[in-house]
Amino acid sequence: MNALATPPDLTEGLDKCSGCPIRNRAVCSYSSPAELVALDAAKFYRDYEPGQEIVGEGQPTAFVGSVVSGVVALYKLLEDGRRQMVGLLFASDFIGRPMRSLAPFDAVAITPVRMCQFKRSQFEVLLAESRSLERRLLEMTLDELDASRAWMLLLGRKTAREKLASFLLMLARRTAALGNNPMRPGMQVQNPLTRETIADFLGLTIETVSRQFTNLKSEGVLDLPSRQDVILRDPAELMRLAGEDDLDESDLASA
Amino acid sequence: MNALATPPDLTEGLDKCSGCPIRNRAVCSYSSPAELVALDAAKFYRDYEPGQEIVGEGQPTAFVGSVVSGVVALYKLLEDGRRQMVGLLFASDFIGRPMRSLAPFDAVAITPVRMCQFKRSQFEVLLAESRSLERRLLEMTLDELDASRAWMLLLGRKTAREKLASFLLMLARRTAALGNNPMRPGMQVQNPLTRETIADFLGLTIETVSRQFTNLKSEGVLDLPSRQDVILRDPAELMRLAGEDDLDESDLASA
DNA sequence: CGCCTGTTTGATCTACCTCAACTGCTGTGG
DNA sequence: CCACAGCAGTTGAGGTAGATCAAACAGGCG
Repeated sequence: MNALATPPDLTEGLDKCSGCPIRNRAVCSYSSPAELVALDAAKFYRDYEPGQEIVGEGQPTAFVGSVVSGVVALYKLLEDGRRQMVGLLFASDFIGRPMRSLAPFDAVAITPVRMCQFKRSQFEVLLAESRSLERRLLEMTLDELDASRAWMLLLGRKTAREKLASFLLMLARRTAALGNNPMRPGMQVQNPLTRETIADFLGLTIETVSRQFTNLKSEGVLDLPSRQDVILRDPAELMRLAGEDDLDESDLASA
Repeated sequence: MNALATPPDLTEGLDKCSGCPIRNRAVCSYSSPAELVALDAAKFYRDYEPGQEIVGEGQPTAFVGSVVSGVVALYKLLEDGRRQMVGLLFASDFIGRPMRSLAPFDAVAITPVRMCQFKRSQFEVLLAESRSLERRLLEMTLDELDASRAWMLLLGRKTAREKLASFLLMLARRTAALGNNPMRPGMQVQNPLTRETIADFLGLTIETVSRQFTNLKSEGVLDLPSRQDVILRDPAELMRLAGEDDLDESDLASA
């Protein structure tokens, strides 16, 4: 809103990597204390509002970085406006392509987001100097590739019902994992996405997403106490509905 | 067919890396001659028939490796048999997940395939020892991730017509790139996939694929001289139809 | 209170699927 | 050399999941 020189939302050098909440999951999690000094010096934090564009498709990417908090969506567009989400990033996930100057997608904050960023050129130097940084980035990229392939199965072959079940299951797994709990009947899950965002994620329309929500609710699988909250009445049924792709009985509280 | 001890189709140590057809594009392309000696010693070739399974989803993966020649499809399945292709690999592409013991998909040869393989455990050692190997693998993985995101847009949001156009365009780009030619009207493209394989790739049925082929043909965009060959009467129109995702005017012979 | 935005619900439409029959290769055996 | 399986592909007829268009509804917020 203010037309003065540089962007005002930079907060630099105040926080140290050592106390960082994503220290042991992010791209830097394999880095030694010595390596961390260099990262610490090069990093800068930046905050984004919900809806704010972080990078734009086809634009030169000046920086790369990790999501410290909040949720980021990656979108690809067709000229006529059709939109597909191609990635959903949470705390500790990495955004940006070293060795590639143009972004292949839009990245948009869908909640308030804090990022830990590096100038791309500088990060590439760090990457060349640090074995552990590169190793961790490789691992994370391989994981993302697996996830995006699982999502291709969903987009290409699942029904609307199965799609929504898979989505809710993914959210539930995340929250269960964060609290180190198994999923259990009655558990509450925070859903940070709007119907529109979910629709873009699943390759559906908002109306279809809404109808599937009400179906699952009327069948007693879910409760919807508020717009952002979902209660899983019957996680096992949800897993059955999702169609098993990434089914993993072990994360269900079975005892 | 033969119940004797070990698989008979191993051909070992006969060829040297130096003369390898994928030497400068594969995962080893950044490796120095010195590093190549170790790779050379560890590698073994293996051939697959069309239709033969290379790895099975959920099975332990004993090996990783590069496609030397032929085409490999990666599939994911739902229990009821619905099937989605999640990757299509050509010469120099890499199969396998270092640091992961279970395969997240089926890999199937769809033409005669020769692979250059490594025991997974041994490859992980090589990867830990070789900076250039790891760097190249990271690059290739990032490229695959980009490709799979582009494919998510196709699966989630494109029409059958746009899907087929995108598929043909991808084939055309590949053959144009191999010959170092731009795409031009009248160019012939080899299509190694059956209608069924194409359908699994695009998230469609064989009937819909077939109908879209005949539509494009009757509109003068394509000729279909045989089952395996496609002639592009109007590549520019094909690009328009594909919807621009990976549109790159530069690869069209415009002059 | 009344607006604005996100969501739900309803009615219809359509792209693609499903089921089914037919065509045309390609190979094999009489 | 022809007959005729056998299979991939095409074509047709009809059904349906999800899209589209439209209206009502709910909750925040000035």
